[in-house]
Amino acid sequence: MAVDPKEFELEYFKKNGFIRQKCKVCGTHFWSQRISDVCGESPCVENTFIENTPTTLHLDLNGVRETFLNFFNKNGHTIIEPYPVVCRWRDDLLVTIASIVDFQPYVTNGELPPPANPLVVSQPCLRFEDIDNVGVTSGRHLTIFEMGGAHAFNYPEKEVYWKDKTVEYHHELITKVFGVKSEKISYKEHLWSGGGNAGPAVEAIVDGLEISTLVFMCYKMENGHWVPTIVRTVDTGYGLERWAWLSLGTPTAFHAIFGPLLPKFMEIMGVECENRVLIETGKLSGALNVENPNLSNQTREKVAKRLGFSVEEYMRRIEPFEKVCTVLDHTKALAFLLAEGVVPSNVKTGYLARMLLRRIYRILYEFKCENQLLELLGYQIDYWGKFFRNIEISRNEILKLAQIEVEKYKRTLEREMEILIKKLNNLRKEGKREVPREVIVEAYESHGIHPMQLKEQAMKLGLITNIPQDFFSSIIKMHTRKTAEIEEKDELETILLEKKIPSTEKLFYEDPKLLQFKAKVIHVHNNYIVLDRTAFYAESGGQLSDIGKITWKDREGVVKYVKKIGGIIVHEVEGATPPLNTEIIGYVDKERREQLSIHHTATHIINGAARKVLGEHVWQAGAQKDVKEARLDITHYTNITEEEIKRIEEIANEIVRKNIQVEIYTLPRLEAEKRYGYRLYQGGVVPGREIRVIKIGDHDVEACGGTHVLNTGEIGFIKVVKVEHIQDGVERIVFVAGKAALEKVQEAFGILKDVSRKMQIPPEKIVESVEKIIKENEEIRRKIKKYSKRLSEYALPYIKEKAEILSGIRLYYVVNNDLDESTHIEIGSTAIEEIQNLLYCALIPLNNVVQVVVFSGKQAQEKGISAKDVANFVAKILDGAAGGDKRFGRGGGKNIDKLNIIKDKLIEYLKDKRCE
RNA sequence: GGGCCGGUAGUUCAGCGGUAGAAUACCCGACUUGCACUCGGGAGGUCGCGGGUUCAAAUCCCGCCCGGUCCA
Repeated sequence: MAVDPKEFELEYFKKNGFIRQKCKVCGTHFWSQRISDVCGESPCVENTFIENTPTTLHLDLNGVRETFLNFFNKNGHTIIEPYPVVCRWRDDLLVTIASIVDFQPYVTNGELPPPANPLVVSQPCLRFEDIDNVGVTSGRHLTIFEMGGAHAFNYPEKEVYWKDKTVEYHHELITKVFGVKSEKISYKEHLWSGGGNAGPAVEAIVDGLEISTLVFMCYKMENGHWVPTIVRTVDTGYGLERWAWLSLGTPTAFHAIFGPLLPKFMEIMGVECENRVLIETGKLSGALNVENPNLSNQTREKVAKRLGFSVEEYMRRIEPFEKVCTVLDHTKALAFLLAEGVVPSNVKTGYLARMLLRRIYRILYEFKCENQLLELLGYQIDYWGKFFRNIEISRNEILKLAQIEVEKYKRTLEREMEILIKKLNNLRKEGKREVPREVIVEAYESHGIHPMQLKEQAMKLGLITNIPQDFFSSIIKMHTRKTAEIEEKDELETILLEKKIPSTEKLFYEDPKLLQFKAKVIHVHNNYIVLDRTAFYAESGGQLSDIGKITWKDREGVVKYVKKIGGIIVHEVEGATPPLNTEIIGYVDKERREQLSIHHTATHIINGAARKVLGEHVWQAGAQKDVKEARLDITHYTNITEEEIKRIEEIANEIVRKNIQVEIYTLPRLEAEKRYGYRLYQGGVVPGREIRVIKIGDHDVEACGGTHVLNTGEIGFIKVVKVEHIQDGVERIVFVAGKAALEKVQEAFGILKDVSRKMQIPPEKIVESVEKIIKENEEIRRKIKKYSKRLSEYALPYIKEKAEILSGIRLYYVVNNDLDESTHIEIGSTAIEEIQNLLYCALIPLNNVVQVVVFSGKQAQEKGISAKDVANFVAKILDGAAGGDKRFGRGGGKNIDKLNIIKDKLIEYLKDKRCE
């Protein structure tokens, strides 16, 4: 989609003398009051604000945040609290990457009203796609940053403000509040798109630095075309870190963001760097980008020249500093992630936390201070905890999760390093001098050993390692395979949408005990029917669907499955299907519903209990409630112990015995979030503007659409059946409740009784007895093995006697299955040692096949008799095949009918052989 | 969620269609004898689980489980 230039012809620009111009370097159009042939953004120009701030107000990040919020507040925007950095309210994103994410999709698509309109928020955001640039670009790239979002949501019936006012606010803040001269600012034309939305945008540039992006979201993608949206959203992103950097004019943004933490981290890591090196780097840092190595290298040369250094000398000075910055950024991001209960693991946000921690650890290791990782994390908590209360509150949780993860990483490194050393030693033995690329890739991908760590080890062993410049990007390319995701819409879904069938009235919410109801059929499609109202619960939230029957007149249909399509509930009916507009009576299977409800409420109770026993990092990672049993997956960093399970069981059953009322009520989404926090979203995303809250005393509160019991006492009893380790960071608790629990216990006792009766041993002696049996079994197995060996010795005289003498060789030929193949091998191999002119030939008929074992003694071999050939000869008669060598051959075939002619043919064959 | 690597003796691994191996630790013996070393012998395995192909599977194919790791 190309943007119509008209989109940018703002009244505000015209009235204030902004002129549209084109940058001769990058070709972008921009608006500025000053005539210039360049757009003003680095790398088209240098960063001129360094050591030469254009502002009259000088603030660090915390100051900028306050000023920004107050400015918009004074201009009619309501300040709202930032959302979490882990965006659990959406299933299409792992982390909050922009302030607008807080309001997508329900606010931006008009389904929900915003918490205020207009509003302003300073939203901590995480972004990982530029992680390799963090530290090397003087702070232009960060994994964690605050996006100042001033948002206005414009509805057809209610216009708040649009482009002109947005630019005006921005311009006023930067000029009147921060005191930048108006002509210093240029606004670059840009098209923004993301998350299925798009719109024109302007990027605000001051003295080389892009400080804000003002987006006017007004299109959405529909059937491959951009169409206007109903709600037009002002989506501004003020880069607060950059505003702070600009206003202080410090050599890097890290100075402005981290203040006293920067010198502290430098001291701990033992890093020093002259200011002039940082200043000269900062001026040109707009051209530094690891994804563009050519430009970066040129820029490095340029900076080195200005400083009067060789490139090597310059890099030696700047690189350690850059690593300090990376650590500063990463430890902050890690603290924010862990504060929200993210358990480091190998999936999703857990992986992001792990990656950050490992990067930090590796850098600190380089500076020999890896043991101070937790200390550094502590400083971040001290510093940011003052402004973000949850960081301070979660201090212990953050440090504990980090500590456990460090220990895990150390263990992994130790183990994997040993494997690597072995491999490197092998390379050396093979006479190689350089580590091949495959080995570097394998070490990194399969064993988590960073190329730098590999290089260090290889050097010790005298091997050269050349890490390709594009190593990481090539790995990423290997992984990214674009798969066109085409969501196939159900045929039924399409029809329901087209016919505009209304949402079904959900009787199971109004009265969870209602199991019999009257309703009218409003749509029929094959054996699927839609009613105007229903008490049948449709499968969702891990709770299985209800079943039952419907009757009308004198007819009856069985409801075997119920599903939800949007707000419409569809019943799959077997047997007779009622015609349209029939009045029916529905009967919900009572036992199943009760059991599912019991399991569902029990799941919430177990979840709360697990959180109490294991810690605040416990989140539901998945759940399924079946009739027979239920399971709950939770995030946790280590295997749950027997003791912990016992405590969870105890707490859960205590809640049951207290017979607490299960409160169910709906709240406006924002109200619910405000009252109970994002912990509500245990079961994942809950769409819609109203949230159904399930509250069990002060034990647990969750947003949930399932059916529940009225009082916890109805559950009767909860028993954990087993605990499984699903994946790193996720544990599964399988449990039973209510009647299913009774059945499970009865079943367990039944098994015990059966075993006891069969073994004729009292239950309490079973374990002891089984141990004995296992031991005896092992002994027997050993004996058989020993005996078959002995058998080969004892068999010798027998074989000598039975073997037929055929001019010079002796043939021992046997057809039966008294002995198995391995025994024949044992006997045969011993026999030919003793009787060197022996040809040992055993045919073992088994079910439908015959196995052939042939041994040929030394003398027999000399006479040209090869065991392999004999085996092959025999096997061919049996329509099979054989292999081996001249001493030992084995094979077989399927044609059992030929079994009786083999001996004659074999003797003939041997005669022929000796004629040769 | 996807990709890759791995699962064989107590341990570390080799074997990669045709009798399951090495090293190390273990047990016994010899030489020594303070220990170590050396030598000889022994014991130790449902080759992760389940299917399939084959006369024959640790080995090839498919599915699953477990461990590790990278990416989203």
